[in-house]
Amino acid sequence: MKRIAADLGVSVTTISKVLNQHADIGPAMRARVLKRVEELGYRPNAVARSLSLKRTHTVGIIIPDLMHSFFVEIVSALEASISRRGYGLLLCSSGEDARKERSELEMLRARQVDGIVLASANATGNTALLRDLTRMGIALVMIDRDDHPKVSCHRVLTDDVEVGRLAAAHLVARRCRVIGHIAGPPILHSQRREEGYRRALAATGMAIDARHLAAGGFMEADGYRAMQQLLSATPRVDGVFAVNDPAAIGAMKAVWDAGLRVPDDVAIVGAGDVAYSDLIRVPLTTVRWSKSEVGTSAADLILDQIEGEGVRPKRVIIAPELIVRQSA
Amino acid sequence: MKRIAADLGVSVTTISKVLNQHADIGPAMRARVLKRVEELGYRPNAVARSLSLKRTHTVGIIIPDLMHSFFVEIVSALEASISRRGYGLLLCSSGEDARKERSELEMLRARQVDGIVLASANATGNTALLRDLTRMGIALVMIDRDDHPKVSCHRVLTDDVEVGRLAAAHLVARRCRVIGHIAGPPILHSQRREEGYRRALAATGMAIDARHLAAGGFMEADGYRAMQQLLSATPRVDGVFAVNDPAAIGAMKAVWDAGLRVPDDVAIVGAGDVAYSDLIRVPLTTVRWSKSEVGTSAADLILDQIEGEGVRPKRVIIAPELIVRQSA
DNA sequence: ATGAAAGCGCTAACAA
DNA sequence: TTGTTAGCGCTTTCAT
Repeated sequence: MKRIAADLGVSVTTISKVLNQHADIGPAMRARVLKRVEELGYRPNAVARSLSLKRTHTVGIIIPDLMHSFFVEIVSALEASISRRGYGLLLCSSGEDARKERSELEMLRARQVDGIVLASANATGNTALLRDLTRMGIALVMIDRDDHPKVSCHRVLTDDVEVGRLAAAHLVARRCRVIGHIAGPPILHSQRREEGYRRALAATGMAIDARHLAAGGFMEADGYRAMQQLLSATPRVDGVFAVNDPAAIGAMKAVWDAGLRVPDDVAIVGAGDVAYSDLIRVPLTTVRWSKSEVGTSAADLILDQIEGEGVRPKRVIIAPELIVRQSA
Repeated sequence: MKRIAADLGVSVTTISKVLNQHADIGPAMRARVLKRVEELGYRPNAVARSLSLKRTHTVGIIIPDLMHSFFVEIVSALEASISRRGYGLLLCSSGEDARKERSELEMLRARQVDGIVLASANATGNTALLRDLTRMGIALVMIDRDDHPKVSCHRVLTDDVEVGRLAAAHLVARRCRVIGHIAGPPILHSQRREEGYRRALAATGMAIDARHLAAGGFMEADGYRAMQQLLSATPRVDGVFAVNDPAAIGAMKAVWDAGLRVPDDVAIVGAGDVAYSDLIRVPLTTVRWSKSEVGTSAADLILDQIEGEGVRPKRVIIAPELIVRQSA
């Protein structure tokens, strides 16, 4: 800028003004400046600009794991949205580890990002830090996980009870007689999905036998183990709702390894619709909710807050829907 | 910092020095400062730091598409590496579009990133800009695509000729008699893979019939169409090397739709090893090269250059290997 | 319509 | 060992 100002015999203020489309600049001056800018291929230094403006036009996102296609789709949609609105995206991963999550949060704070999108690891320890961040004026939206109830921020979630209800109701409609459930880890979302499962069965007067409820987890191996357990109970399950797709895939493998067929002997419904669920040997029936909607909603919420529109924390629920393929 | 300095009745320089572990600070002072920093929960402003240091500790990465699992694995490994070394990652996607790629490059330049990792869209138009960036001292490493020969920078690639050779040689070893190829778009990498295919056949004295070479592309739909074409030629192919996995999957679908079996009637080999290739109905035999190695190599190259170690552009070749599953 | 001056929060010579 | 001063590149009052 100094260079341009010198070349043209004007002040840097003037340059700054034309670059920022201030009204109080003569058209002649404006043209001269623009011309020289073009010639020199000059680009304003965003760092200096940020320091002066106290706005970085950057949002950070922290997700547990990039390898999980679920988060990738969200990131992808989010990136598209914020880039269109002129923001940059700083990508971090926590590896489901509370300490790493904390250090990434601090890093984002140090970098003065305007907002943070967080898919929280189950890290109660970071609640205080999150509150600090919001108090400092950093916009925050939590996605996917409904943790940190004490933190007041936007949230983009799905309706987990409905997820479980849709899945189990489908098994009921398919005339399964003994409907089991592979539960997730003891967090809110697993519990809500189980609750939906219970409600669906209750609605038809089916009893729930504890032996048809298996403790599982979110991983394929968890689903495998849980299904082995379910298969050993009598009467044997002929329908199972697994807490998520990886667990459902593990469950399918266990069924096969037991010499049984999916869905003829055991029908299986998952949740989450991972990217490849329609490519596996028996395409998975599952409950999905739009990840790209999660991403764009998060982008809208955070940018609107940054740009000073909505202030009240909003809760956006992305509706789940049943995808019937062949496993149930 | 000012606040702390005032509280302690010292100068900001002192604070800066203890924060940056300068040697010339008394242990007493150092302790006092650290204590107050702790109490206040103070974190240095990285933006100001960057402005002063002319170093942002940030690297940008531009990839064509986040939805493609191939790039995700690279990004994931890269993020892990650079985050461990204290850098942040600014993620951009070009959507295979030269103009978007250009604007992302300019954005990264404006933000003064220390380095850029680029999986280039086939955008000859950006060569000049890339050269400018390197001349400005921004570290550059190109991954996956070997474009912009005029630009002097690090490159992390695989050996595409070898990819094609491994794939075709496997079909030969399997005793396929008529080995076809589904080619990619007319870019270097497709051509090299085709060259490898040619060499493998030539090595065994097999002739190549133009009718067994189909113009395809990188997408599933391309593979489907190309395979339909190949199936109509006589003698019919009994082995096909597809330029990449999506094309190979499309090809498999075409084989099934024609009422034939994989690999009994037509054996198929892909390349790239997308994440789900072992989950599909007939697990795909393919040629893979480590994406995480691509990511970590890129990270090492760029950080070493940023931190002033190697200056000479390096060319890192990630060796491909054959993964035999069930499609061939 | 244009410019001088102060300031954003930090680092780095150079003195003391 | 600590402090003074200048400066990183930009924006923004407030004058002119």
